[in-house]
Amino acid sequence: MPTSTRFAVAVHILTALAVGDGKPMRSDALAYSANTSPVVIRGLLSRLSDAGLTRSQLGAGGGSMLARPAKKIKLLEVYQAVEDTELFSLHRTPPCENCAVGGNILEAMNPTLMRARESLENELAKVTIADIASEVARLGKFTMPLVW
Amino acid sequence: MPTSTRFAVAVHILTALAVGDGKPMRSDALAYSANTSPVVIRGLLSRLSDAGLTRSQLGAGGGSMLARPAKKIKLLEVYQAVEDTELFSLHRTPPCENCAVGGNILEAMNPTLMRARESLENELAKVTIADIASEVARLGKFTMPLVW
DNA sequence: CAAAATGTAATTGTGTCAATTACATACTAT
DNA sequence: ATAGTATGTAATTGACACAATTACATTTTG
Repeated sequence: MPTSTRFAVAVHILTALAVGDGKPMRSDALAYSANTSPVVIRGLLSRLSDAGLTRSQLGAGGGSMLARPAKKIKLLEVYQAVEDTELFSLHRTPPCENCAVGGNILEAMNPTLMRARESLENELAKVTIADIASEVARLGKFTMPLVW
Repeated sequence: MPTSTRFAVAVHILTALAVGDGKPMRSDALAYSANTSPVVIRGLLSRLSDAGLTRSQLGAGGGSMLARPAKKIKLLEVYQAVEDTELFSLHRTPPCENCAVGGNILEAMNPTLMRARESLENELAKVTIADIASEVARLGKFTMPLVW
């Protein structure tokens, strides 16, 4: 039960904004770095902005910026901002209601699936965009802010 | 992404086998309970059998059975037996290698994604098919073994 | 040997995602 | 003001995974 690629690309976007010097970045620059199209980037930025993580500046010299310090943006927020689907998909068509197993299996599994999901989310809540950005800087042997 | 319903249905299958009296269950009976088709069930049983969780008996009076006591089957094993895709999908096309962020983002995110995945898997490893089966029996107000 | 059941290949329909095209909208800079 | 720039978003297309279905070979029971 995979996530879409949106989460990875959204983290990429936010990290790029975080390592920069705060000047707005255009969607085509982000698209180049993430190797996708500017429209896909703008679609993600739209969700991130709805979630209060970024804001955008129209017009010449415009682009997108973090709406908050990178240290205050948890990966969990990014995940929730861009992922639509439930982590665990259940039966495509509901199981037989009158069956001993079919009628109760969903309720029986639910607590376990909840715990598994929460456990994953707790890990994503421990890490911030600032953490990822400084790791990227370490691996790439550069210091922030990076002027593009 | 269209996420797979295989995990939920596989747990359903194994739970149905667990609450039964040990006699082989046919794929069409399982399909009826899970509200899907016998071919889908047999496809899942094929994976579960490869993983050593079930075995099947051909011919008249045949069907599928647990290959091990339900108490010895962890949900994690079921998950790994039937799910193909990585939990976190990365960029569809790899990010720009020469970019400061693109060249390092995957490696930078990897430890966090690993921890999140392991954390989810740990939760699934804590629960067995026997746990689910007895919860189903409790909710359905019947006692095991259930003769179909 | 006939019937029953699994095992699996091939086809089809559905849905999601991402790439693309196109255009409206809003803002900046001169 | 206005020309240019950038975002925002709708619509279309292609690719792909999943599951439902059809069909049939294989194996085993009775």
